[in-house]
Amino acid sequence: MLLTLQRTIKTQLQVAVKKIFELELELADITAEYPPKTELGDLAFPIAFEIAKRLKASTGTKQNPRQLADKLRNELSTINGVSRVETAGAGYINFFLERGKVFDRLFKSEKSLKLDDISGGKLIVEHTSINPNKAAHIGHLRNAVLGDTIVRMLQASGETVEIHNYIDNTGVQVADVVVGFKYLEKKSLAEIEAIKERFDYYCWDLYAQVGKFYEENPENKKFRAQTLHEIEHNEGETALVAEHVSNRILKTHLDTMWRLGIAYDVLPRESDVLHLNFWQTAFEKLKEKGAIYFETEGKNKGCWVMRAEDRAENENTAQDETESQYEADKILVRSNGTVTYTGKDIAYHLWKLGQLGLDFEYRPFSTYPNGKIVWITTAKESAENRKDLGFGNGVAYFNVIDVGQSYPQAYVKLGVKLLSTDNRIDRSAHLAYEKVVLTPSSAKELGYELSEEDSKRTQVSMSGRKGLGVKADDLIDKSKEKVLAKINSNPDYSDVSLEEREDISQRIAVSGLRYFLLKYTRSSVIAFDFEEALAFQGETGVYLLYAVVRVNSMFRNLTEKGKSLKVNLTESQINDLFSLKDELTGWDGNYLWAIVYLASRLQDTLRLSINSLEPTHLAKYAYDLARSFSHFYAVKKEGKYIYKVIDETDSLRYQLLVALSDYVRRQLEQALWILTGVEPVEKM
RNA sequence: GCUCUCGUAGCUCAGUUGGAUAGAGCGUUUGGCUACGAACCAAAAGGUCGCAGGUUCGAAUCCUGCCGGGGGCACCA
Repeated sequence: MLLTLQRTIKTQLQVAVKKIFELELELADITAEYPPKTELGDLAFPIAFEIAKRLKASTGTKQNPRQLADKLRNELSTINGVSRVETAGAGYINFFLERGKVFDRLFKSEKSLKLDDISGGKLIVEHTSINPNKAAHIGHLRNAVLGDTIVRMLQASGETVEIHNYIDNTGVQVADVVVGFKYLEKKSLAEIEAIKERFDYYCWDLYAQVGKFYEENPENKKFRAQTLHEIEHNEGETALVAEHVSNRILKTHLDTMWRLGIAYDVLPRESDVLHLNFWQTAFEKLKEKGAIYFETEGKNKGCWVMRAEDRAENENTAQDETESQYEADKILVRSNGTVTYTGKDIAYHLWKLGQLGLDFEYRPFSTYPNGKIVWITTAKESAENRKDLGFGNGVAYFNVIDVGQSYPQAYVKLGVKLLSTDNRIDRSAHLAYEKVVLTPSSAKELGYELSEEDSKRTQVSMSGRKGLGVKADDLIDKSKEKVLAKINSNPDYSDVSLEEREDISQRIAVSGLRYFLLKYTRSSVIAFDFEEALAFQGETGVYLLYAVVRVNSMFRNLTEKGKSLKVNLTESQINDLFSLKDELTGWDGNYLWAIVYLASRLQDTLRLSINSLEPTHLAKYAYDLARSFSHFYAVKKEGKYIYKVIDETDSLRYQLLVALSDYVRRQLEQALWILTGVEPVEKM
């Protein structure tokens, strides 16, 4: 609603600028800001500065922005929802909203954050995509939490989203664990199947041992080559072991992620991409289009490549500001005729966008506790396979992959763009994020001996090969334990069942952990610290949850005491209450309006977060709103709470406080759900 | 060597397409529960926004150079 109002104002300004100054401004050129203080207004437009600049450019004479702002203001006619317009500072045009009208509409509007400029087609978000050969660690958690939050943001905005988790079940990493079972432990498939311990943890250790095995003697890598070959050609027990390992580990990954409220629609497997010859089809299309070149000389002689200059060109025409970052051409087909990962990924992405003309078959992989089925691609022929599920066929994709893969990802996008006719694909993006690393001290805390080189560094990369890292489930367990300990020591919980305590601590832990991974921008390296990750105080997801729980508890109290929750105020009554300043009780309408107005910006913040693909904006905003409400809750004058709803005797004021609290609660709950996937607990 | 990215309070980080007095959390100091929930609130101290130039009415933000951390530049994924 406020976004609509913003657009109305912008349009008016646009018309006025054209009339007075004969300048054509795009709506996108008119920026709206929130003034630093409510006394300055609700929306600010620094448009006069922009006009002054343009006038100077065209006429050569300098103009005073403040005077330009005054002229513009006088040209504006009345706008529904705006009470007055002022010029301020060096040349801002500030709009004051009609508080009664605006709040009345906000309060009565539906609980929805739908944006009006959505894609109008399915968006495909790929995230997690962990090698299925060992337990997930916190780096993987960052990926999944980012991906899942992007999914929730897009869904909240009204988009249709399909969630993929790509499974590289034929790669080196799976092969290495198979090498471990076969050559180090000399276990048969039956013996592996009989392993009772946590399989992902078991493989975590085994994988590290294989790493040592190769390090001790590089010749041992021949076992890897042999194993890879057998997996690729689906030969004997080796292939069956690989299948068992990847499926079993995959299941543990799904379980881990489900603990954080993260689920997937479909699991496309690399083996099936290969089996169905996706690449051959993509290869022909790329050749037809002239997108790839066969090199007859130079260092890439005998390879099919994509050219770096094609990428540079393409990005320029797409107005992509990031300049071509890589000089080298990208090889898709090696001189021995085999295809690289980038090649396979282009084929997979053409399928994602329905541009390949081939399709997978599916079988159910597992069912989530809520009944949702997750499907996996399959190459085994069976009458029970499903072909009618309609996966893929998106209009754009988002891939959550660490920043290290920017180079191949850029070529994946180039490849699909060259073959695509739908320009909505431009929206597609590689959501690059930085790693989660360990500080040397936290690595030591985990019991790892660091090499001399590593201990000199400021950060230590986690490494599956070295077995160095914090396992995702360990972190979740630790966090939950900490919460549970706090609950158990609190006498308020004496009548709460053990089950319920488990559930409460689970939700608190999840909100804390997810928020921790979201409060950093994607481009910031997270130096992992247990204390910080498990913190319950200050800017945390727990605080956010607490704010919601507390306001819910307030409403429960009101109901129990038989107070009415009905709000029946006229616009002018609301207006009066938001401008009232009562010295006696301390009631300050401006202050209350500032909270409501902050709460109303959820949708705008969601849009910002989606456009920049940065959930952190939403996270910070949600925290701000929670903080602002906590403050409201506790404002005192001479030792007495000013806005204690339950004690408010004036009927009009009481109703406004109820409406305000309810509105803030609604916004907070939506933000909490998007960021953490958690529904508020009854008590905490 | 080429290139990307980061450098903001003691620590960890936000800061939207350049906008009004650079913001949070933690930590430190001080104060507040016979409670609409203290996993909270209030107050204080703490900044040459890495350094040096430049563009602009206006720069943490854009440009140039330099310094420092971390990536990338595979016929690996």
